[in-house]
Amino acid sequence: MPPVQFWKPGTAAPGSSVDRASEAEGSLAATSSRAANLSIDAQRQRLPIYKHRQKLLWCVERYKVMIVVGQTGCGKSTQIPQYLHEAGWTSENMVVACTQPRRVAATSVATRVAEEVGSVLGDEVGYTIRFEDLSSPARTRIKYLTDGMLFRECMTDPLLSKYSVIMIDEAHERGAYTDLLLGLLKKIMKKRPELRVIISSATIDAQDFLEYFNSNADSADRSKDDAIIVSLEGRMFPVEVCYLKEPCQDYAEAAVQTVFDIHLREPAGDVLVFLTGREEIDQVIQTLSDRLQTLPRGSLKMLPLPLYATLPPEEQMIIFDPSPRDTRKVIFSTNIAEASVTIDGIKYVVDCGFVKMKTFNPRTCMDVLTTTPSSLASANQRAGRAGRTSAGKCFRLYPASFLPTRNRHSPMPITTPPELTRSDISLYLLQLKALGIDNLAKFDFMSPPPSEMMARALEFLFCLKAIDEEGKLTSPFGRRMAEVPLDPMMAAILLNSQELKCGEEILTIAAMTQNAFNMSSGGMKETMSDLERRKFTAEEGDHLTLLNAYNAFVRYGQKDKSWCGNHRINHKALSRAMSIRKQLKKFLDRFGIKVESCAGDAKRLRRCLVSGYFKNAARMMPDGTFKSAREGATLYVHPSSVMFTRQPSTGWVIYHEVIETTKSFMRDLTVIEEDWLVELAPHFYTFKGGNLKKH
DNA sequence: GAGCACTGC
Repeated sequence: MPPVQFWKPGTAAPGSSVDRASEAEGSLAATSSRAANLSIDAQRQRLPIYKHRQKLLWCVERYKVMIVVGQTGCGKSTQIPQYLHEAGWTSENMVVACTQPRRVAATSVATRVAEEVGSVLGDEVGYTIRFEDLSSPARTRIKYLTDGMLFRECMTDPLLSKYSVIMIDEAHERGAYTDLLLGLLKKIMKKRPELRVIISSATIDAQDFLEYFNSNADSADRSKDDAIIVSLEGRMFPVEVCYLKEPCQDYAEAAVQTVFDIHLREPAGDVLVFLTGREEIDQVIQTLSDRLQTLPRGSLKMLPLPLYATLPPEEQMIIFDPSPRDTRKVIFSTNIAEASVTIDGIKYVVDCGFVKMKTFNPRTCMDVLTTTPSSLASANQRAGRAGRTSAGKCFRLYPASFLPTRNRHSPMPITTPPELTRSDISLYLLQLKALGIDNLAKFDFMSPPPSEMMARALEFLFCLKAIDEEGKLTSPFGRRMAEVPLDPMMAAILLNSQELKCGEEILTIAAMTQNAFNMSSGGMKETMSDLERRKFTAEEGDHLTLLNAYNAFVRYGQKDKSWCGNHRINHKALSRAMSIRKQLKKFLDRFGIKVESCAGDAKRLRRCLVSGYFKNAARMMPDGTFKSAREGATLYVHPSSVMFTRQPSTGWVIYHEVIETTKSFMRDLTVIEEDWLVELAPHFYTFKGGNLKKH
């Protein structure tokens, strides 16, 4: 077969520059490669970022907000907090905070920095993530934490008064809590002019952050600006970017072809291929493997490997094994390799130009998971993965003319839409209300969520009785809902469990629905439908099945990994469920909510579930499909549900969520009775002429 | 009859 035709732009095309990447991993890489006989201080001074130390400190003095643009491994997240610490920003018991979007990043950066500072982790340098607080209120001066954790701290300390500087790392990812924090920080800075904020971002959106933070300043007078951009030039290895000459019909086929071309024409070095999902990856690896025997005799061998989040951890680790002799590793990955997982030694990147993204449709109240063109920012990030250890090459499986510019419209966006503009935001609005922000229309979102999403979310919070007619948080119900780390529906169910006397069981169900999808251990094929054969199945549906599985685990599996294996129970996921349950129980204790057992009365449990899930009700049709009570949309049972192979005796179910992929699939179902809907949610449903109606 | 991108409290 002829090689795929690529075009190399003569001049630097937009997108050929390589931006940042997650720095946490970069710092860890530095740990292994550093010269053993250099003192820690000497090593730190050799980092390229050290040249910018004075400039950085000066900008923090002069400006309220500093936007730092820098590349992978330049030491932003490890060095800047230390510079601030050394320069006195942590005197008088003040703390420098640095947020990370992911737990592993927070712990690994903190570990590295503690080592550099010469502190025991949890002393001068510490971290806080859910379930793990390795920090000391009296002694910790540099604190790493997940952005969600810092957001939560606002509930007890609305001005974040113990922090002198707050650094928001990886802000360009625009996660929900990052955006919420940006809005809060902007508000806090008005009341605390001495507070300093550092935003670490990618070149592509630094200007957006600048405009956001300078929007209140006098635009004619730059000397009054609050914010400034600081670029830490430190170059990475160059990455040469190539594009297809013509658009391709089938990027999976083009990816296989390109991998073969690289393998036969390019010097040694591993390949990272970005695709969109598990099924696609497995299929491409199959196609590639089938063609391996067409390789000329004596050529380098090829080792294709998959990488996606639902792959069991042991199989994920295989990608880090060094390539066998005379073998080229080719890793086929989802977006997980874009920021969360860093693989060293990648010299070639193949980018299909697409990504699977979840967007919330406020009209149908459904999440839609679709394959869409990935952004230019994401393309830059993917390309950067080829230049971590040496110069690399990136092959984009689309023509250069597809790239967006300020003037050229393209299906490919410049940046990925922020999470807050494409999610069900009821949880976030509830939490903002709990922070005393009643007028959400006036909250300064960097990217305001569409007004229909705001309206839907508020309407829903009202139906759950979290807010009143005026939009004020109800007390104590709404306030407590906001405090519990659960989605609003499950939070309401948990709080309602006192009245229905089933707290023991609801605690377990709430903990299990948080990570139910990772329950099985044998890869994706083993899901709820497999559990069914493992004796945990409850006729009443998935929630009770989860309860049975948890109870069996506590009794037999907790200390017996072979029992877990035999029963297809993921030990890690269930242990996590135990932690979540314990944490939730503490909230109920603090609220003074009595936790009782329903003592086997499943009806009470199911009624309690209806008290929160009432919005998500569906009725079975004669053809076996379901119709939603709310919109009359056609729904299907997800194959991972125990209800996939049975029919609800009453004809009615409630479900945790719908996700639209090839069809609209309901996940986590429980069989209910129609009457309960009217009885437990009279504000939402009535009977009219013998039929259930939504108000 | 047949399927989930990735995080986080």
